[in-house]
This record gives sequence, C-alpha cells and structure tokens, in this order.
Amino acid sequence: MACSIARTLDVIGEPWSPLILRDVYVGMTRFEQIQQDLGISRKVLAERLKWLVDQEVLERREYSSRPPRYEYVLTGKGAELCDLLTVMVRWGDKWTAGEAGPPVLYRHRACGEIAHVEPCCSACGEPMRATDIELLPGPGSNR
Amino acid sequence: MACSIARTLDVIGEPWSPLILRDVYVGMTRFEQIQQDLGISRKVLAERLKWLVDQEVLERREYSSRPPRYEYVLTGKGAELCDLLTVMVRWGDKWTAGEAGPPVLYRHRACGEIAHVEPCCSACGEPMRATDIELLPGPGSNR
DNA sequence: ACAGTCAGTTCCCTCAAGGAACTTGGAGGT
DNA sequence: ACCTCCAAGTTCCTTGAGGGAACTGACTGT
Repeated sequence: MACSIARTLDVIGEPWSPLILRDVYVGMTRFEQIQQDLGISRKVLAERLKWLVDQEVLERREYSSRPPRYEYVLTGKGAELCDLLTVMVRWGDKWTAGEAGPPVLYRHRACGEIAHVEPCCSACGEPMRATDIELLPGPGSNR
Repeated sequence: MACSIARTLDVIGEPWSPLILRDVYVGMTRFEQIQQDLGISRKVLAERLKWLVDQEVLERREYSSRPPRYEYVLTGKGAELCDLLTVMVRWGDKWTAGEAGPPVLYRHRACGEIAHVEPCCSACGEPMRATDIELLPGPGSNR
C-alpha cells in the first residue's frame, strides 16, 4: 500500500510488538524476561522477535557463548520507533491515566526538566498537530 | 496494566484502527467509503467503529435523517491520536519509503513550509528522542 | 412497482494466537 | 558419570478472531 502508516504498521502493527519494543527499551532484553513480563505466549514471542530482527528493528546478540545465550538490542531504526512509543505514552497519560497520574515520568536529559513529548514542525520548530497540517500529494504517490 | 502504552494499544492496538482513523482524518467518513478504501471486512469494520465510538475517539453523526445515514468524525481525543499517525508517517517515510519518496507531503499551516513532525520537549522545545529520556517512577506507578 | 443506495448483520470457514509440554546445549553439584 | 537446572526456543492441540459472501431494512428516484 502506498501509505507510510500501513508500512509502519506492517512492521509493528500487531499488538505485542510495541510492548516488546518497550521492554527492550527499558532494559528487558532477554527472551525469558520479556515473556514473563508481558505474559505473552513463548511461541508468539519467538515469532515476533524473529520478525523484528528481520526488519532490522532489533539485533540478536550473543551475551554468553557457552552456554549460548542471546539478548535483543535496539538498532538505530528501532530506537527511532521508540519515539513513536513516547508519543503513545503521551496520549495514554493524557486520556487514559486514572486518578493516580502517569505511571512513569520522563526527564529530558538535555534540559533536566520533567516533560513530555510534543510533535513539532521540523521547519519552524513550533507545535505541529494533525489539525495544523495540509496534505499534498508527494513524489511516491500513485495518482 | 499500569502502562500508558498498553492502555493506548487497548484503544487502537489492533491493526485496522490506525488505518480507519487515517481515513476519517483525510475525509473518508462513511462506512461504505472506508470499507472499500481499506478492503476490510464489513463485519470487522462495524465492530471497530463501534469500539472507537465507545472509546470516544470517533463520533457517530447522522448526516441524513430520511433515509437514516451516518458518518464518523473525530473527537478531540481522536484528533490527538492523529498526532500519533503523523509520527508513524514520519518513521515510515524515513525507513520504509522506496525510491519514489514519500506518498504524501505535509505543509505546516502556521509557517507554510513542507515539513515533517519531530518529537520535542514540552519544557524546553528542543528535540526529545527516546534516547534523550531518563525514566523515573511516577505517581501512578504500582511499586 | 422496481431497481438502487447506504449501513450495517448473519453465517460459515480458515488461520493465527494461547497454553502446556517438550527439546537442545550446556553449567554446576555430588 | 549422573542428576538437575537454566535459557531459549520448538511442537502440538485447542480456541477465538478475521475474511468473504449473502442477507436485511429503511428509504429514494423513475
């Protein structure tokens, strides 16, 4: 499909993938850890990890050779997918967090403040919401 | 689960929902239009629309009373979900667009430039990638 | 009266997810 | 040498969700 949303969903569209990515992001990099943390079936987890490695979102790395043991780490491509997770968190915090408030706080290392992520324009730096955007056909369009 | 990612995925985690949202965002607001555009089964589309309306992401609006005809429009909550879509598009454009380039271009109405969306810090306004963030337990944490 | 439109609903079938048990390759204890 | 444990999967069976096609109901236009 000539749609970047569909192509992105092709990589991480199925519901477990973002959660797997989050686990790797926060340092749960091993099969057993992820499986227990998420309560996902081992079969599906093995499939997803293989898929994410094939897509170059994760890298399978040996952390012990005897016995052979592996962990999963983010690639550059995968790290940028985590930006998507932070935007998800923002929405979830704003619209679905209960009374208690957000379960996790984000500190921006550059400025040291507790903050959240906001979509901004790459040209002018001002906030850029979906409602501030005008869509134009691009070079990869098929019409 | 005490995780805003999981809560967000609960609302739009299943693979068709983001595509449905995109269609509504670009003006395809009717059942028949969406069904034909996506090639989704009518059964599943009806289920998803009902779910998204229940979640207050979409609103079901009568646009003709006789015969009774309905369309779906974004709520405020839904419009902010579209920010998530724009971030998906950015990733898809960058990592999965082929030779041809992105299928759609975005013009930021505020500055008039063709641009893409970038995650920035709500406190200092500088770019804020997943790798620039330090995670801290928040008030809604359960440990 | 009859065909056409839109917004669904119903039915059946297939395929993918879940769960539990099993496998592999080695480490460590006795 | 043997038993047991562990991480990282693989295999097998069952159940549930998605796809496809046909049907329904409320109305319009000719």
